[in-house]
Amino acid sequence: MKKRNIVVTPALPYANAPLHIGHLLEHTQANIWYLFQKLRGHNCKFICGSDSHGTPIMLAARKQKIAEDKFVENMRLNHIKDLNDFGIYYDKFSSTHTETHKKYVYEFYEQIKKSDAIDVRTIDQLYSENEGMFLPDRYIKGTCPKCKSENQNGDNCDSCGATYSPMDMINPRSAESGEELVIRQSEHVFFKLNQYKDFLTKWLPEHTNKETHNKVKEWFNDDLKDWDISRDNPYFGFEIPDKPGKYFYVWADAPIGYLSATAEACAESGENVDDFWRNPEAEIYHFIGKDIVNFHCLFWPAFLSCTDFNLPNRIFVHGFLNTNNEKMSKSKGTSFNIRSYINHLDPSYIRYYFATKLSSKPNDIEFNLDDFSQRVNSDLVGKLINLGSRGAQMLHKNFEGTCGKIDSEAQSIIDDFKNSADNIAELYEACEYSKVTTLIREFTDKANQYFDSLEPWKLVKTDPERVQNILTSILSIFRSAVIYLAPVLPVLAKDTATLFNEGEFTWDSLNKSIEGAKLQPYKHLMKRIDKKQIEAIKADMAPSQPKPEKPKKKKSETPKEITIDDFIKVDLRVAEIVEAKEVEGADKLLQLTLNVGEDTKNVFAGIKSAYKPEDLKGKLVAMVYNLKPRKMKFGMSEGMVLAAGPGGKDLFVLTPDSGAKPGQKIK
RNA sequence: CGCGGGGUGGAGCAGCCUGGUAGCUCGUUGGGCUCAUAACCCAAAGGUCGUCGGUUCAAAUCCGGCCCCCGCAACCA
Repeated sequence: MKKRNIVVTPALPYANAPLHIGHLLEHTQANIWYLFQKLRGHNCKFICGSDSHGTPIMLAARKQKIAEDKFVENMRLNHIKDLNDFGIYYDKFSSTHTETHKKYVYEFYEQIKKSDAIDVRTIDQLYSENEGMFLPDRYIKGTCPKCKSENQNGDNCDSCGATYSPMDMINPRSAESGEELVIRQSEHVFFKLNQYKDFLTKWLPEHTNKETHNKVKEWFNDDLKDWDISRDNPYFGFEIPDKPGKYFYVWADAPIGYLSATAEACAESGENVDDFWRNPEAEIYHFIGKDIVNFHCLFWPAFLSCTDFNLPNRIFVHGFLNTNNEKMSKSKGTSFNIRSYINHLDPSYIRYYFATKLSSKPNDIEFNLDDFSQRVNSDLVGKLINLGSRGAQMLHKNFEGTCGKIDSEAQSIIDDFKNSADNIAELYEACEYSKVTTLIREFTDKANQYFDSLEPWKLVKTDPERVQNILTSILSIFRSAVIYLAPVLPVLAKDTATLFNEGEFTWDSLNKSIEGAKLQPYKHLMKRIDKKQIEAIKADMAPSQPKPEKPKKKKSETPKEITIDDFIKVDLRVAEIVEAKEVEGADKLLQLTLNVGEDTKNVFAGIKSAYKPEDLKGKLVAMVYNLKPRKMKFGMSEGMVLAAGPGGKDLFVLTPDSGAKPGQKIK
């Protein structure tokens, strides 16, 4: 087999916070792929680093009163430690704040300029005089120019969904300090992305999965916008050589880190980085989440096509982790810190579990702890490890740990398994890990069945030689399964190699026979997950704030009986509609201003289909006064107006009898 | 009519491209075994494959409408 030069990278994690379980999914996925290539004997580099630049990091460092470079270095070491604890080791985990990286960023800039892909023009921007800097959109709040909702984000309105430039906002302020911002002009550097549209349209379908391509096609419907790749001083990043006081935008420099970190790795190992990034035979694979598809499927290949560096061979896109079909979240108590995991459980478990769920598709992945421990306990320990356990222990008890020959009845299973090698290799190559684990489980099932059907624990009294062969056979299957799973479970592979008195497994180890081999004394290779360990993690998962009641909007279940105590939790009040108006862009909603005695509430009610705004004005209605305010596209809704009916035109707002006053409690 | 993904026994998934009696693991129930980590083996119960319609001798699979779920800065409160 020809030795391939391969670079494998996950996205560079941003160095402003510790890693979470979602990062771990991506790094595990990439790590398995890398270990597979190594197992096959290829020259594969596993490359990552900290994405170290940008305003958020600058501000976070200032807040802690330490220098930016110190701040990102601390975070880099923190990330490396977490990853190492999960058995993930990089050939190089660098940073985008290194001299090597700076050199490459400048080299890219030169080549991009030569490609006539740079445009420079002056734009208006919001400036904070107190901070002495232009503020990025995410640090700006203000009143929406469209719907006049206050306290909206700098680039879009949560309330009416309008997108706009922060320049168009009414009363733009600093989100941090509330300071009023002023308009200043500034010169910016743009990358003319659209001139690569034809290239990208052609290139993309062959280099990522269909689902991702479908999503990206959306952007090809129009011309691609120029991309602003510069930021003004002060900025934590690299200054643009011919634009003093201007810096490269963090996303313009981060992907180049894949290259510069490889260069650093090669410098350390005495190899030539060009063998990985300029040799047309070399291969590059990126693993990313579906949230950063635009950077990796548009900007990055466009950048690279300006240079003489290789384009990636494939961009593997994964989904997010869900629990109960919801994005995992700490505030909901469905996520946990990866430190918490490592305190209670073996990393091999989650590597295996992720592998059973991962495919080449960007589907979200369902993760819950009960499924997790069942999967691990039954598939991994109950079937696979059990095979080694029952085989090795009986072999020691009766045959001093010495293997015999392959039993003739087991030969067909063993042959089938061996013949699956190419198939399994292809599945790894295509990132279809779940199919790999399923296939291997089928063989461990067959092996356990084969073993039970012959009852060697009885047979040993009459035909010990046959039993020795039976044990040899299931141990052979066990060993092959472990080799196949070595990319997923490197620690198990190492321990199993030791058990068989062998050096580190390679893919070629599959061809080696264990007939006559002498085994080391058997020690448990992996323990079952104890319920207590799962309970311990669940305890750590308890949400920091009291869990908000999940707004179940399920079918028309018969309501459960409640007590009077439950009922008085609901603060129902009489309210007067002082104003009702249509909401621009909303099909179903009316915006109501409600007088509730001393208080006024803004409520969006889905009653447009049945009521005209002018009919509602002055009406008394019943409302839920203490409903938790909810952020909607058009603004905050601070309550709920009660109505009956199936919907559509048949919708009837409840009104109190005459005499009731706004603000009165309903009980 | 914004985009993408999805809806298959209690849970997690495969099958759909290339139509032909609904499959895997877990869980449940009953039995067996005792080499093995309360592991393993055998058996049973449990699904009109979201829904309505179309094509076909035949539809989970192909086509169309609708409903629902998830995510995407994205319309019950």
